[in-house]
Amino acid sequence: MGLAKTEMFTDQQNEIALIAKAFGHPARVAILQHLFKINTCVCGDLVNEIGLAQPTISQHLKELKLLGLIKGNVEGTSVCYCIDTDNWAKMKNLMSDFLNQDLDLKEGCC
Amino acid sequence: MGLAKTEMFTDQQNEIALIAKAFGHPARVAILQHLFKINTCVCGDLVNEIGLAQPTISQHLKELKLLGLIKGNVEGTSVCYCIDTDNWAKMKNLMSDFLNQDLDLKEGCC
DNA sequence: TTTATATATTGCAATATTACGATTAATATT
DNA sequence: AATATTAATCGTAATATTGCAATATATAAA
Repeated sequence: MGLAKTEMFTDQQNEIALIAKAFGHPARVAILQHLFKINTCVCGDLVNEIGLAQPTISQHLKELKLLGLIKGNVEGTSVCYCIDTDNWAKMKNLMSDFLNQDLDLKEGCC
Repeated sequence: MGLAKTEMFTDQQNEIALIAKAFGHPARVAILQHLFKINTCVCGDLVNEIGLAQPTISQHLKELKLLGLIKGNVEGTSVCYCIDTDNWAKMKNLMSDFLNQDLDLKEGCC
């Protein structure tokens, strides 16, 4: 049915899945990497930087913004985007707990 | 069109997206957490543990196996799954590089 | 006020994902 | 061999995602 049965999972599991889904498209990975790389607000270049149409980029930005991973400041006719470092740090805690589960494993079995 | 234009992104970006997509569903998050928790091979319980039908779990397991995150050993009529710790560690390196980009940031701008 | 520029929204087509019933395959048990 | 058990596969319906053309919105500049 294409619909995740979120009610049968914990909040933590659903939240991890939501974040991961945001990272689940190379365009959004590329957008985030570019925002980190230039280390200042990006006003506009993203459409040139990534090779997708303007509405497509706008949609990806919207998703990332909705999750709180990026911020957008209106600056004249353009909008300047940058990483929301506070929320990024919080997100990292959540993901790190999940990714570092292997550290608790004493012995493998197979 | 529902199709990611992978050719316009780097291998690294595409690989991060692929892994993230695997974590982008709470059932797969739950499956992995369970495998870590019990710390041995799971033979069968997964369908009872998670509340989804057997073919659905089987499909999720297939995806995780395809990515190399889990291994499955045939054991009689049942199949025993566990985390592939080597590949998990490799995957963590990839994801850590991505997640820890904020450590390189000197100053925020907004 | 008109025009230019930049971004967001809408609508839609193509493709992907999720879920599960029905079935199949493979091995164990009797 | 016949039957039971377990997991994989197939087929299909429902929903989600991706991408973009067309359009709308909002501000700046002339």
